Amino acid sequence: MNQATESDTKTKILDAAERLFAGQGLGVTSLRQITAEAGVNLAAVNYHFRSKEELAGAVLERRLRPVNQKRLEMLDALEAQPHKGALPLEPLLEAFFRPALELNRDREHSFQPLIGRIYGEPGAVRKLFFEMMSEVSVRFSNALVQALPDLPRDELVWRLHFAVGALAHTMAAGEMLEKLSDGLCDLGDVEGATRRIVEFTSAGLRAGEGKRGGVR
Amino acid sequence: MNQATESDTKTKILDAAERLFAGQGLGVTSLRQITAEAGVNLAAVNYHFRSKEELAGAVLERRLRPVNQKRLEMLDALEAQPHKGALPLEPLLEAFFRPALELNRDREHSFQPLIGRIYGEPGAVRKLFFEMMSEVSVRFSNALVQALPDLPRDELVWRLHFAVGALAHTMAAGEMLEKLSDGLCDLGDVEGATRRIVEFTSAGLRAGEGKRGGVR
DNA sequence: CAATATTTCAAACGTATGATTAAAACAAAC
DNA sequence: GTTTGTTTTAATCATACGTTTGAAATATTG
Repeated sequence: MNQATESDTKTKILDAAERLFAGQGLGVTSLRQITAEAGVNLAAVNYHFRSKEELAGAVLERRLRPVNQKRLEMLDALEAQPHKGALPLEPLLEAFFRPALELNRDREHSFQPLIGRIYGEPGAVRKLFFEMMSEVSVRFSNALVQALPDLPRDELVWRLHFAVGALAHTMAAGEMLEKLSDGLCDLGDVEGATRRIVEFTSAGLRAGEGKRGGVR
Repeated sequence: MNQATESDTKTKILDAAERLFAGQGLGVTSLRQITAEAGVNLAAVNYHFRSKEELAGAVLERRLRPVNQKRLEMLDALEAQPHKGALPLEPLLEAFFRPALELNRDREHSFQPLIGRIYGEPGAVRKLFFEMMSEVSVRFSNALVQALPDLPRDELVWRLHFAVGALAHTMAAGEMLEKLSDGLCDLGDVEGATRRIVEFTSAGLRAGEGKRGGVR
């Protein structure tokens, strides 16, 4: 196995595919476009990855894997801290959102739309996505129940869904946000984006807290 | 122009296309699949609609147009009511969310994923989507500024973005919500869904209201 | 340097696609 | 009942796709 050459071609393909998938969608992007953009031969995709679909999976995995790893690390650290009774909500949300929003830095808007598009795409890529999300999903769901012990189960599921939607939309349509706000909103400002989505979703998750018989 | 026959074929195509687009995505759905599902001849699509892309536009328009009309009607009614100073937030949000969530009733989960997929799709369909959303977008943005006069402009844009994300995700991935909650959450319950998303997003939009110099 | 494994390349494969055509079937109007 | 306009049909078009191939090039190893 050659490191320099293979990695070079492989990486060039991954980069080009990521850019094109994100920019115009998985289905309409052809291998010919990808290899042309990457400056490699057409057959290289089927040589290094076995098929177009596995390439798409590799593109996804390269970015999402480290994000989920970071999420779990932050959750571990949070749970290791001594907390009286309920887990603190805001740090929990931050552990979920921040690693994802970090993708918006450095990489000039190449990856984010991709992960937003995955929801829509059918087949093996979608399956891989849910596989990669399963551990994070379970761990954070359980933690959220501990953070909001007085919230009825069905309300919590709904609200978690809304919170995930806020993130998904920021990943998928973040470019639109910057356009519509005339540059007022900057996706690259990870601190600002994280603070704002945590503020928004924590308030949403806590809505009506006073009315219930909660701890308050 | 024949009503019965043309409308019949046209509608059959629209129904089949909607179902397939929503189920598996625009790009991967072929005209042959659509016409087979609709039980009409292949050439019928290019006869009644001019191209596949215009068909996709028609599919979108058929559902989104009435939704936006209803939204504006509800906003008109709301603005007509006497309101001292600021517009009431919850009814404003309800006017935006409810007409969209109404799509989830009756139609057995056929349309919702489609509108979620539109974000991802490139080209003329996406353009048409934004055209159809422009009036709603402007009117509701302005109304929201009136409803939250003390919220800084950039915070408002961010939070509006999150709120739209909550809806978009519910439209796009609502099926997932029902699966993950073991039937605990029912998309067809428009009242419940509307109440919950209004509660969540209004709390999110109002986050930290006490800390600012607002009316409170 | 020779032998071997890995990677690149141009060319071609079969298949499926969106679109078009001209004739047939059908309905409407007179 | 014939004419006129509309809709449906089957067949075909050129094109683009993902994948495969076998030979050339390149790197790795002994």
